[in-house]
Amino acid sequence: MSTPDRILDAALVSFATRGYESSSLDALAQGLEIRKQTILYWFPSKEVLLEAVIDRSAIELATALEDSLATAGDGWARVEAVVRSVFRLAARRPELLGLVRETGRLGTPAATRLVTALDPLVRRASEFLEAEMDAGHMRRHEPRLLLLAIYSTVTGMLTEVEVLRVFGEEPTARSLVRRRNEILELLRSALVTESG
Amino acid sequence: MSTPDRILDAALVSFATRGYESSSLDALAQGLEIRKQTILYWFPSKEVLLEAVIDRSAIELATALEDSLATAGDGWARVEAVVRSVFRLAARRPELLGLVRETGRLGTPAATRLVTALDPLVRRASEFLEAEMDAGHMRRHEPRLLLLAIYSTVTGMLTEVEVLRVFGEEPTARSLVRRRNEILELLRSALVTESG
DNA sequence: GGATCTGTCTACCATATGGTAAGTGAGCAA
DNA sequence: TTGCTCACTTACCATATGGTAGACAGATCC
Repeated sequence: MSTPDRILDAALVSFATRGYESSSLDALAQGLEIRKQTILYWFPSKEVLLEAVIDRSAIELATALEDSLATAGDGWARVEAVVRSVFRLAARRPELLGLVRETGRLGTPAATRLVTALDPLVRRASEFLEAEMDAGHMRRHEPRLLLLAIYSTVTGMLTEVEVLRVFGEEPTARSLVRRRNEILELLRSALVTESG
Repeated sequence: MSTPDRILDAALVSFATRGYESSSLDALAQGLEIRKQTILYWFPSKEVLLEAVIDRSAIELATALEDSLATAGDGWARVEAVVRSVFRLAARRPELLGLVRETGRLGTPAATRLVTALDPLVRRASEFLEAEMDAGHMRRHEPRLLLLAIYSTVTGMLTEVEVLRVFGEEPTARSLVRRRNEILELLRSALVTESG
């Protein structure tokens, strides 16, 4: 693997788990067994590195979601497919979801970057939900607020490891499946109408 | 107000909004128009200051929740009362919810501290939900996972300001009410059965 | 074979940060 | 008046951090 890719990988994991401010270039370099200057050669500043990490992750996120949408059915099946694919992604690459959370915390301009990249998907999702509501398949809600709620629930249940522990859930694969099923049940009874 | 109280207030706001690592004692002191050493006089280290902030906030959180529970009814009304009181708290003292989120992110031992303080409430909530399910008033779920989902949704919709903006919601009082009502509607249709 | 480019390194540097040490002055008790 | 405590300050310090400058080895081009 190329040096910049290795740097991006390590930075992603570190930003997602320890947080941006607590991730030092020195520590990053040491983990990669290179010098800090090599990092600064490829990414002229820490902030640029963060942006690069976000950009790459946004693509990966968008791709994963697009893929799941391409084969997904309609109505509730579509919602379920997306939730399942997010959980699959969280199992395979937990750092990606961690970065999403961290990016939201860091605020603008990092958040703007991620958000801009994912905006088309948000738009599509919003329109889809609205159409389902119009067709009477789903209970009527404000689409964007509904999306925000779903987003909060899913990312919360995926990334709030400490709170998880408090609630008696260890961050294992088995627990992940349990959490996924719980969310799906909740969403289904919250959203789907009899005719849906 | 006493100096240590002023320090705790400023630290709470700073930790909740900028994050723990990004809050420097120097900046804190400057905002209070005192010297950094005064902070270190009252709180021998930054970590001790964080613990003090968490402890005080835990008491405030627990008190607010206890108060709302004391006058709340039963069944769904009880859930609604708690959600409403959390939103009221978020309107009055957004830093408190911000700190909860930040504490979760910081992980152990900070999170353990907060969690331990709130554990009795979690336990009570869990038992309450289970009893309601047993009585057939609420759909059956794993109580702790349900709590985790509610927690994620509520704190997410209260603290994810950046994501909020993306979804077209400005962090205004009006939006707060909208978000509260949206959550309540969602929870009600997800939880309450016909007999509840 | 010399010039140039690429990737990485060594050597520094300015600044910020948490923290230590040692006062200073007001209030108070004997 | 002396001695002591309390709240707070000035003076430092060690370390970590992001970043600059420049060297060096190998590959590539002419």
